[in-house]
Amino acid sequence: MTSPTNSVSILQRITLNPQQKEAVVCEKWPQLVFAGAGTGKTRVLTAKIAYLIEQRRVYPNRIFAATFTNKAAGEMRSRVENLVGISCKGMWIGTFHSMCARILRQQAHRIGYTPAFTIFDQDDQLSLLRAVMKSLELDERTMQPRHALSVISKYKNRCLSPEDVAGTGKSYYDQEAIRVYEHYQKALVQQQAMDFDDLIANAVRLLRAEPEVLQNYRTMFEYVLVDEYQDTNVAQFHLVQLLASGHGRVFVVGDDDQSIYGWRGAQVENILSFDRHFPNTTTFKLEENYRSTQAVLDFANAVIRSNTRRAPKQLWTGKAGGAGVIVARYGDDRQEAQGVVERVSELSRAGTKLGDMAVLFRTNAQSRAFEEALRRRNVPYVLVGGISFYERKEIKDCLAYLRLLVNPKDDVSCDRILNVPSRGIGAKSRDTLIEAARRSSRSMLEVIVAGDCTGLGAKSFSGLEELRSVFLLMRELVEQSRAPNEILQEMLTVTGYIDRLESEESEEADARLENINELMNALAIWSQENEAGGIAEFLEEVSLATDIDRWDKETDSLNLMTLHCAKGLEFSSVFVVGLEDGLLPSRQNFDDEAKLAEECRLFYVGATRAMRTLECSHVDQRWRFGSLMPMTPSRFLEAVPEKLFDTVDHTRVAAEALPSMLSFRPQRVRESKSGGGERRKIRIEPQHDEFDQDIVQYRMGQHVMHRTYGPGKILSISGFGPDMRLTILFNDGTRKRLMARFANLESS
DNA sequence: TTGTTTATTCTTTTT
DNA sequence: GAATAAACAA
Repeated sequence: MTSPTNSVSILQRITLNPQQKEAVVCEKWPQLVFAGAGTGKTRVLTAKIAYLIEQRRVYPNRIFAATFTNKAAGEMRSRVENLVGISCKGMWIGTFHSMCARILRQQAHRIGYTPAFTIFDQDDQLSLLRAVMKSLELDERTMQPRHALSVISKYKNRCLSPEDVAGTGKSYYDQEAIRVYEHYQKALVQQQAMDFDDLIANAVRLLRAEPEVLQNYRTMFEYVLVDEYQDTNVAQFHLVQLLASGHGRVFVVGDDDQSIYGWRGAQVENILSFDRHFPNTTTFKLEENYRSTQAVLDFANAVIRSNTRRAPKQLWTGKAGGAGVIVARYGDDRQEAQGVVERVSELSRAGTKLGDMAVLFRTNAQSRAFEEALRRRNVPYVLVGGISFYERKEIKDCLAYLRLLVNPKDDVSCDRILNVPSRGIGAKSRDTLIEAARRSSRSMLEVIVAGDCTGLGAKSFSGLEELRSVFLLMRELVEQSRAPNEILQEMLTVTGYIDRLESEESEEADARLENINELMNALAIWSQENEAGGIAEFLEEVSLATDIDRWDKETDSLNLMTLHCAKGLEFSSVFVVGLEDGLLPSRQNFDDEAKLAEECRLFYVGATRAMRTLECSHVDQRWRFGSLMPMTPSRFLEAVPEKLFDTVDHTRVAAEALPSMLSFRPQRVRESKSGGGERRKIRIEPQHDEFDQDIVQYRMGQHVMHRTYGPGKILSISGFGPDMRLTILFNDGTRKRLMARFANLESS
């Protein structure tokens, strides 16, 4: 530890207001801090940890601190280190998920896992669930895999195992869902894999089942701190309780007004009734906002005011005045993007850095219009979130090979790369392999490596042999302790993955190659920085990485992200866009009051990100599902008193100045399947005229022109109306049978 | 068995 | 309009 320091030193090195200071030095546990937006929540948490280490002589490795993202954890660790001047390497600070994964790897054998277990992301979960449903002969149309997954997730978030919920299904559907859960869970264990929810649920299960393990961690973690407590779910609450209720030294920080993860199982009740679960809690309230101007804060307060069921609080700021909040109206989403980019340029010219500005939206899909507008104007930007790097096909393929190297039981990964790049193993051979694995209770890769799968065609057999040799080679390279990036490189060469992409010579393939290169670089850098780190550790980091983790505010580019992603961040200027009913609030949450309230808080979170200027916008019509939909301003805007913002109407100006922007597209009329079928039943005689208003009339022998096949002659016509098929002999001698509706033929 | 074309569905939000 | 599933031609 450091040399003795005098009792006020830590408090001298960090500026705290009286309330913050009280929370930091308080010795009466447990402690709860209600910290409104911008009131210095992170500052208090950091100071608290530093105070514990320096003043209370707590060893860093005795502290368990859960944050919402890895990035927040990393920042907090280095801030604490700066404050106390010693390394805090041993401190447990990270997301619940990453720390649970760490505990579970240490104790894996106790719950039927090896330490090398794989972590499944949503994509993997879905693949596994599909496989499970297939083996149960459940039709995906009767039970949507995604829905089943959300049901399972809800159970896991409440720490309910399949056994716990067995027999509780009210409807047939519920019972089937429980049956799927049971088999899904079995499959996870069989493949030595855990999904995100398992990381928490299994940690709780472990601590409950093994008293001496629990006792170990309880004595180890003398202090338990939790950031963003309003976003914890039941399982996380249980974990905190298990670790901390013995000694009661628990310190949580949060803001019920910023609870925006209810859909993921988070319970605001956790923070609202904290003192019920942790008796004799000392509660603090931070209400002085250091971030925003009075104008921004007044607006934000008005947004949240209508929400019921919140702990009473009133944020105030010393930053009187400030630019008024603007609410802009645009004709459509393209104009909105254009208008916002215009404003961004103005602010940029006036001295605000691009990196200090952000465009915040409800859905990822909204980013497109902005990206296009920004690219047109050559404004540098970063898009945070969306399809992350590690979710790209080519990257997931590479990772699947690596995952299999670490955990050969991972059938989801094996299934993924079985025929990637294609090596002649089709659906049939795949089923044969799966069946062989099932019969001998081995994993797919184990069967492949053993090379004893029978009943395959020659082509598939040699394909499997090829795959087998790839893995034998990779394992040999691991034996020789070759660098992980070299092993990946070797795999990509041997399998011909690189060759395939190179010979494709398309822009897309080039982008893929570039991504793969980037992955190899990341792997190389990573293995250099983490001497002890093997492939397994790299994979863990990758699967628990968040989008925001890779975000760097220092690069001076305009930030585009979802409202969810923006939580915890602040920007000088903020644009909250797409403020329309159906989008914010989302239409899917219209009928549920609690969900609607969460949408409102989402808007509040967005508004409170702004330090100096806040501009909101909504449009009259928006492109959705490929067609232009009329939109009305968000009900949350209507609830804000008009004196708190200035309205700017861009619709008329835009219509005159940008006639080309009003792109008119003919609405495509779609023939519904059932509609077509009914008509056919009614009509006994072929009567083309009713259908053929927009379909060209054809006759046998007619000469026609096809867009890709060129000129040809109609040989025969079958079916009628929307089902009409034409057999055409093209001039190059090929004969094709085409649907008249889609053939797009011209008479010639 | 494979690539291509066609049909359908879909959008919240993410550890 | 894009991603994905199904259907089809080769």
